[in-house]
Amino acid sequence: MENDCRNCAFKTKATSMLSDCSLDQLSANHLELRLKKGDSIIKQGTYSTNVIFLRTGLAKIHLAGPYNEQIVKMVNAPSYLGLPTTFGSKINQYSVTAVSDAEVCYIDLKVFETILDENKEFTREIIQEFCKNELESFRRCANRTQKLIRGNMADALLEFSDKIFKSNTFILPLSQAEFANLVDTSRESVSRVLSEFDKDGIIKINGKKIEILNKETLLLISQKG
Amino acid sequence: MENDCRNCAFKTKATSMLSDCSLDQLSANHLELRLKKGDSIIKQGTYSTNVIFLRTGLAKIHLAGPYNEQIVKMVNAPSYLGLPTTFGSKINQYSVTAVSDAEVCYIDLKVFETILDENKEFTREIIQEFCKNELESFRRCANRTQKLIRGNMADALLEFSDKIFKSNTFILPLSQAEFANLVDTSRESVSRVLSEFDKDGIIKINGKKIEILNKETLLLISQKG
DNA sequence: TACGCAATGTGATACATATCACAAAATAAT
DNA sequence: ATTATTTTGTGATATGTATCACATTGCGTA
Repeated sequence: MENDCRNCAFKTKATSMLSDCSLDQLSANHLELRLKKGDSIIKQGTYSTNVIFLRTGLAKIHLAGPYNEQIVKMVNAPSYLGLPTTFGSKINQYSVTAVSDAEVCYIDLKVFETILDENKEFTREIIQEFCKNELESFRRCANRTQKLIRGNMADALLEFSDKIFKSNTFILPLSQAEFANLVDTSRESVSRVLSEFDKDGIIKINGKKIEILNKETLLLISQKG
Repeated sequence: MENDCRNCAFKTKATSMLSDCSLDQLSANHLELRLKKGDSIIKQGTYSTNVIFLRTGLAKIHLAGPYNEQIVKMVNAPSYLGLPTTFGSKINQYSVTAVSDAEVCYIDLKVFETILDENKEFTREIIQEFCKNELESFRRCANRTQKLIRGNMADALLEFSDKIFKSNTFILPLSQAEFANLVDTSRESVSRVLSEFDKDGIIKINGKKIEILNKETLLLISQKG
């Protein structure tokens, strides 16, 4: 059975809590897709009744601001996407786009709801996830708006290193223009600050490859604004 | 029975969905308090295992940013507070403070979890609430960081008028300094922009009382940055 | 290999707004 | 009532960064 969700169970605590019955239901009712970097997963303004499980890969959540497209969050697998849409207006209020190759499963909302109803542990996991996200968004709000560009850039680099790639060396999955939309600045400033950090020996840039040399200083910059 | 949660049921869809059994359990296991303007409901950094139900009144959610205290959100009753804490680390990651007189109920997390487990409709309501919050935070993120001060001020005024007080005339429940922390600007800029809006006939200021005279213009300012 | 388009580096200028510095007014305390 | 303390109004200056302009490099494609 190729599409057996049991094979997925090890990758996420949440899924591993599902009852056999629910796992079977899930296996029978989902569509799995392989996506390439740049492919759209969710498109703002379109209709949807699917919950999407990001099985592998990295994605950006972004939406139209008054002037620019704003990236509000980077998400890496495993993670559920699109819950606010499916539990809300059914019109996607934001876009999600793969920034690396990715595998996603489309699960019908009805099925997902049934599974929620029948798996308390799973429901609690999902709620906890929401809670974590809310806290994160609060912190992000306080940080982004108060810090100067260098601080926000430092933040973003640390997040990539610690949270997304879990390595001091990684390949920036965003163009500088995209990076600017994540950090709330201009493309040019991203370029400048990146050069500065390199010149100061805090990071080493090699094309799109970034190595973090001095995490302490980066943390300091992040904290001081 | 003074503390009967049934009396509360009409005020919130969520509560009205609870089973009789759960309502009894809730009635027997909660502490109700009357608070005055300025009283702390949740304090960042302290330990807590209570979910808090804001029964009446208006509160601000705020936390320490790198430089200032940042208000991330205004919340009016009826609403649950502190879920991210109780479902997470048990240490409050943000503060909540009453900005008007308020009534709150402290519900033990265990009791709340039991009620969640036993009331699917209620659980779904809570999840939907989380979804709404997430969308709101995304939008806020895109707006706050891209708009100029006038735009954010217009936003905030419209939110007070439409969402919080549901009236064109209201008394600002925040000092200008607090308002600045909500809108991500300086106390002086709040003063200046408020005067501008008044001079331009968009709003009428009378001490702490604000009347919105020209909502269309305000909306325009909000959209144009 | 050569071409064209997209992504990046970097200076000069413009501008929104934070900050500083007080004055005035309003609130609270004695 | 009088003083003290907090809140608000408003000008002048400083500053971080967006914007514009163009050079340069990298990259996919014919």
